[in-house]
Amino acid sequence: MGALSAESRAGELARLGGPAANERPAGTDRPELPPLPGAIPGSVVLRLAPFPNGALHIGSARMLYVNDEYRRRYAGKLYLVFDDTIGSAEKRVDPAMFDIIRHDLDIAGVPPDEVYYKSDRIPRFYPWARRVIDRGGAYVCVCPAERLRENREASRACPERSQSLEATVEGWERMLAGGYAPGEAVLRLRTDLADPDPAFRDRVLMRVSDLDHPRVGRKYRVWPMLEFSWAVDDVELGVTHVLRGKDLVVEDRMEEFIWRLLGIQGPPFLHWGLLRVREAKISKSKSVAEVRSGEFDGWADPRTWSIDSLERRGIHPEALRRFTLSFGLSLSDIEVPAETLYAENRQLIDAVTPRRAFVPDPVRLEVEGAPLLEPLELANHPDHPELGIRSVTASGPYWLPRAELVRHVGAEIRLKDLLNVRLPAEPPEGGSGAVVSAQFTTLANKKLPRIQWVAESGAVAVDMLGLDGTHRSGRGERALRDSTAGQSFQFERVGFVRVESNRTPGEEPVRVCFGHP
RNA sequence: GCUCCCGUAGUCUAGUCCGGCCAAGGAUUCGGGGCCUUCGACCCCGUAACGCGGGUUCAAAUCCCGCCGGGAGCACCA
Repeated sequence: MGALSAESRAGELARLGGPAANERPAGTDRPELPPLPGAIPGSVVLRLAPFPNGALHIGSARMLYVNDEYRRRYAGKLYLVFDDTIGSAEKRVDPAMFDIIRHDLDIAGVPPDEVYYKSDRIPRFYPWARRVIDRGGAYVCVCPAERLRENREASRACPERSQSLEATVEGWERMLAGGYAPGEAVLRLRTDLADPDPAFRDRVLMRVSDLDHPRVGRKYRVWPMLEFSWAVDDVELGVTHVLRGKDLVVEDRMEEFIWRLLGIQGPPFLHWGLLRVREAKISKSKSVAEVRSGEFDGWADPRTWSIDSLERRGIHPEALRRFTLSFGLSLSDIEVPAETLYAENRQLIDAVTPRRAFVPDPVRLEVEGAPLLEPLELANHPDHPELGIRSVTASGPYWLPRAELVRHVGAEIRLKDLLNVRLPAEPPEGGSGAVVSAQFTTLANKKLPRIQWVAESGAVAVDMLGLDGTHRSGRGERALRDSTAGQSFQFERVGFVRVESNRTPGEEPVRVCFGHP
């Protein structure tokens, strides 16, 4: 068996991907990210702030790698800060996600330097809120949410907006003391009700919630909103640059407004536009629902396009990194075909991935008049002899893909690397027990359609999970029996696959996950 | 509706800040050819773009104005 272990494959990738990647001819280099404004090597601090309600997906990869790239360039630090404030009834923290997200970072190759939980930091926000109040920057509003919204829309002030500092302090103390039920009072920033952007008018800083938090239970009743918590934590954690998607630009304004109010110089913000992968239209909340209902086979289901599922498919993290970094910090909202990612992956793995024969939807083919054939010694890779060889049973009968027998009825075809046969004029009958007889013609390597095959003797059952979540069963060549968890192969004329990571030695069928063509 | 952002080939992207070296570079896709016993890889060739209209200028993808198109936000979610 010449297949490489996962370890030696990684070594191979390091060799190929390392220096080779830097030896592109001048002018064809990937564009570099722009320099970070005011960045001092060695003292850059960045942060990732996922909300733990679902696994990281291909869209999150951009956040991961842009931040990681700058960390590398400036020898900085990258913190993982779980943004696990209380959320809402619809948007709850899922405690399982803390480990899953850390695992996602792990497989993405983006290890955090430190890990924080926002829910550990709630008391820190109270004195900051008090500072904002004392500067006259906030007031306690007791409007119902509906009226608050209407007033904001109409640029109309709520009665409390003009309350005195003393009254605000009293209201704030009452919030903290549990004197308000959820929804009865909020602390609002005093911006400008005439602000042309309705989204910016007197946003909420802190609110009351009695939802049960998976980490801290009901320990706190007053919770910060995202913008305020970051206005505080970007300062307290010493973040030097905030790199986030452009969907959060209003939040920049909020943070800057608060900092100006308190006389603080905060970090600058950089953004990127929305990235969508054409084939991965699914949203995170949809995936959450499908995983929860059991419709999806957990977060590693290929239909989620989660980081985990991409690893399962054998997509190398380096391919994901190059893919996401290739878009730079462009502010355009873009939709990219997955093929672009596949192209990156192929470039990385093609040369180090052994070839194997796999026959989906197999039909048994008997070849009349064929000579007796000795086992074949086939190269694991047509262009890379260093990947070794494997032995393949060559005598019939054979398994062939039903689709090919149908497509080539009556025609002469070549069983790849073996011999030529003339197929019968009738397509194979239905049913999996179908047997087809073909007529041997020659051994000569003629220019004919070349179809992959597997000798019945020694064939191994294979189950291939597809991108749509369905399984295809088929037959694979004998060498697949020795495959180990996590190994990648190219199934000839089918595509790249990866052996499922929970495979036990000798298990049949050999379970693989389809990666890409 | 209001606010912000974006608009370079099929899809991404470089160039736009500091106008000329851009009759626009790269990647990917697609088409053609070659090669290897894969629909994969590799090699060669090719198609293909500055959203529209004005203005400034000797000169505009780059600056100004208007329009059109696309996206996001307008939550006591993140």
